[in-house]
Amino acid sequence: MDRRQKKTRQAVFDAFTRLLETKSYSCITVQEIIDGADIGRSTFYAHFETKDDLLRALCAEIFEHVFSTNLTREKSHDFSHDHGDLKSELTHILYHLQDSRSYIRSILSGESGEVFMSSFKSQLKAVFEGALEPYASDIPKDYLRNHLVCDFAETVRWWMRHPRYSPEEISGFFFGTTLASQREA
Amino acid sequence: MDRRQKKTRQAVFDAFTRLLETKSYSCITVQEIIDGADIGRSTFYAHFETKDDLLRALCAEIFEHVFSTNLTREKSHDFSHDHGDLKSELTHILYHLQDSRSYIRSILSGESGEVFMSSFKSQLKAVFEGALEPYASDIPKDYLRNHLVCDFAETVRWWMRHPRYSPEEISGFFFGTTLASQREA
DNA sequence: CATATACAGAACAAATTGTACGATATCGAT
DNA sequence: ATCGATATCGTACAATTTGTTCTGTATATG
Repeated sequence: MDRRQKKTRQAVFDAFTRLLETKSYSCITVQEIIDGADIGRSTFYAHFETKDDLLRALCAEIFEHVFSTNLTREKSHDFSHDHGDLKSELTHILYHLQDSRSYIRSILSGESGEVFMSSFKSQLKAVFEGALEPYASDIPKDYLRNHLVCDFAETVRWWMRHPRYSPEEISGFFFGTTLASQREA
Repeated sequence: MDRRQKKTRQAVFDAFTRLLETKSYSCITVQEIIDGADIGRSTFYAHFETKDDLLRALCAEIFEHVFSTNLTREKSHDFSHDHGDLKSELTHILYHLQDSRSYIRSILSGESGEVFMSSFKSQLKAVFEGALEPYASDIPKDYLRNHLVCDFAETVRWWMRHPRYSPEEISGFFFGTTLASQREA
């Protein structure tokens, strides 16, 4: 990718996240982002179709970072979801999220939170897929998957509002209340 | 309240929910709502400040209906949250929500879902307040409250996407996976 | 009936959006 | 270093949407 493109793209992301820390998503205009990024109007539209498109791109960028270097690939064995490692993997994700906390918190407090959470949950599905096996009951598997994914996602959202806790503590809260903990008992 | 006001307000709600079944919230313009309700432009703005305001008012109306005639008041005793009745109360809420499923589903599938869920969770807090007592642990009470509330709210959201289940079944799924069920075991 | 008020409908300014264009600057490759 | 490709700039533009204001009319309430 062209240096200019990368530079512009990053300038837009920076201006956008900077704005998100001062005002809510719906109150931000495209022009404000353009001014903040110090680029031409047509340049913005050459990169993103709309403000929503930008938000989705930002979320994709965040999660690419959060989910790319996960434990699954870092470990020597390649059991895609070793049960004992689920907690480590989730804690790892929490560490990554902690880095971007300042503007993730902003994204989550408003209408833009829906886009973030939706993208987050979509990625989380794969992480929890292996954790579903132990539960054989009359409860639909799709419900269980949704339950675990939403549970963790909402835990993260809660964490962003209560940043005094460490990733390990948050991970502990999650496993201390979720169904997933029953397997280990 | 003036008959004319009630009539206009209802016409707006009807037009709005009707539109929500065909297109997403952000794609709906105020003018479309006005045309659908067959009222004058100034009349709309005499009732609602903005489209967001209308959405909030609609959610408030829905939940007023859903939470107003709950079991807590219908029962003879007034223990605000008798534990054994929690399941009945939640099932009761599900029955109410089932009635408005057609457009609640629409509200939930889009950016407007955030407003709905936020309002819903706010109301649910009171319902679960009594269920927190049994858990004395190192997990913050606020996390537990949030956990239960989000869990049930997300259960409802899932239900709206999988309407083939009855309120009793959904209630069963919820108690079958949530921490709240451990108390009864 | 009489007064207050809600409504209709049009007209209005303002803000925002997304596109089009030619000129300029920068990139990547030879 | 040069050259073709292309990203950017900046302005202008049409179109849409928003929220307000106004006057005359219709309806409710007492």
